[in-house]
Amino acid sequence: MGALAQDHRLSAYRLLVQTGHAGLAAGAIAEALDLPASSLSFHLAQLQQAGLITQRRDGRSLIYAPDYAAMARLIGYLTENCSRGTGCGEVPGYGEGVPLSGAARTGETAIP
Amino acid sequence: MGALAQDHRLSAYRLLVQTGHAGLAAGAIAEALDLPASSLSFHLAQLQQAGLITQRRDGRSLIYAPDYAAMARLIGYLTENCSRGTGCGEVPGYGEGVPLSGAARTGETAIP
DNA sequence: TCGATAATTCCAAAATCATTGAAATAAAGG
DNA sequence: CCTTTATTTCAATGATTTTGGAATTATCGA
Repeated sequence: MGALAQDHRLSAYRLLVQTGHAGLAAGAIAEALDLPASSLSFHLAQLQQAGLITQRRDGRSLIYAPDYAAMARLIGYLTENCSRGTGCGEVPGYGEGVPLSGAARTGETAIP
Repeated sequence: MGALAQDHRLSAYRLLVQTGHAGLAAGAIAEALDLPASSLSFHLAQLQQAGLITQRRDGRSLIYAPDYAAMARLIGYLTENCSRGTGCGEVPGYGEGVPLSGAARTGETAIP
C-alpha cells in the first residue's frame, strides 16, 4: 500500500494506469517525470515489489505496465467489509447503485 | 494519499471503515490497535488532515468516523482516466460490468 | 470547585526513506 | 569482439516520519 505513498511513485503509477497494457519504457517514464534514471529505477522497483506494476523486456528497453487486477485487489482491501449495514451504500452522492469506478470524473481532488 | 501509507494508520482507517458512521472514540481505537494514546493521536490527525476521517466530540470522548465520500474520491483519483480504450474495462475477473465496489470479497490480499 | 477521565500537544530521540552519482550489467549492432 | 544505449545496483548523504513520556486542555459528576 505504501508503495503509492510517494509523489514520484504515485505519478509514475498513474501515468502507467493511463497508458494501459502497452506500458512505457523506463526511459520514457523518466523523461515524462523528469527524474534521474537511478531515482526512477528505485521507485519502479518499489511499485513492482508491491505487485502494482509488471516489467518485461523489449530489446534494450524494460517496459513497465500496470497490473489492473492488483489495483482492484488494493481497492477491495481498502473497502473491505465496508460498514455492514450503514456505510458505503449510503455515501452521499455515491450511494444509489453507482459503482465506485464511476467516481473518477472530477480531476481536482486535493486528497493525494 | 500518503496518509494510508503507514501500517497503524491503515489499520485505524480500515477499522473505522468497517465500523461505519457511528465511529469510534480515540480510546477505543487505541485499545483495538494496542497503541499508546499519543502515537494514535498523531496518526488520527494525519488521517483527518487528509480528509479521510472526521472528528466529533461526545462528552469527553472524541469520536472518529470515516468520510466515505473522500474514500470514493481517492479511488477515483487512482483510477482516473484509466487507460482509455484498453485497460480497466478488461481487467481479468473484473471487466464484465462488475463495479469496483464488488471486488472486496477475498480477504487474503498481500498487497498493503 | 475538585478530582477523575479522555484526549491532545510538545518535544527530542530513533528509525525509516529518498536521492544521487558512479560503477556494473544486459542487449544490439556493427 | 567492441561500442553504444538502456537500465540497474551500490553506498553515502540528507530529509522526513514515527515514537512515547510528560505536560496540557476539556468535560463530567459529586
